Amino acid sequence: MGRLPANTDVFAAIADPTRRSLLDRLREGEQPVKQLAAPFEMSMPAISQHLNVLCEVGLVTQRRVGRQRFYRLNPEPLKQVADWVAYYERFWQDKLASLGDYLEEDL
Amino acid sequence: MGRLPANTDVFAAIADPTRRSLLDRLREGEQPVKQLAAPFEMSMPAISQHLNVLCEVGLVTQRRVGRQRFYRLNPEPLKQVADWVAYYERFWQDKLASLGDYLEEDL
DNA sequence: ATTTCAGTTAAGCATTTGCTTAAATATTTT
DNA sequence: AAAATATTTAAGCAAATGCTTAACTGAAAT
Repeated sequence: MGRLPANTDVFAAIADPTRRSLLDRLREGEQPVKQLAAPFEMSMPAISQHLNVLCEVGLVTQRRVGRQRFYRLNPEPLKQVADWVAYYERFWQDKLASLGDYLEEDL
Repeated sequence: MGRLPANTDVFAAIADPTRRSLLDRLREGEQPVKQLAAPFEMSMPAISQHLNVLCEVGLVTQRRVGRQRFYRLNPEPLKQVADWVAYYERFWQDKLASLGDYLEEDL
């Protein structure tokens, strides 16, 4: 099977904390790279590369305005993650339920 | 920031498709390694290493019975993923809503 | 006691990753 | 036209990843 490259797989793309942070920041709306990169202690090229990965998996889109490049969130590919993790939600809900039962027994 | 190692971060742990498959298989219940590894075209050590990663992030637990090692799913760490992705669900729900509006306009 | 079975640990390797600095590109300002 | 600004591309590197084969550990069967 092997690990799929981060620029073709959503799961790999969100494995990096910097990339997750970038997505989080983009929730506040479309932003140019410089503004987006500001809080990170990392070189611009590093950020640019991360944005490129996000772009390739479709998590962001690009739009050029003058010499700026605005990036915008496109959360749809995250559905894949949401769908996958949803299968597990029932497990910890069950566990929570059993804990509830256990506590009730104790009364 | 840098990428956190896969054996300390849930997001990194589930980035590998083999590891996700292992978790998926474990949804059917506790299983010994050999049975768990059967469908994969990969050496046992490879599987063992993957299981070890899952163990270290707490996604599975181990139990020894004779010379077998039973692995059991512990989905709780996935809550972190579910919580993170939940913030984005509203975005595509909004998008879906706007699509709904758009379709209504069309009528 | 020795062989077999289930699984892990060790060592090594090719590839990928995330980063850096330096150079390129494109646009805007002067 | 030249300088400044915003960003990407290129090249290079150390570290991490996923895999393999070979050697080990421990329990069970012979």
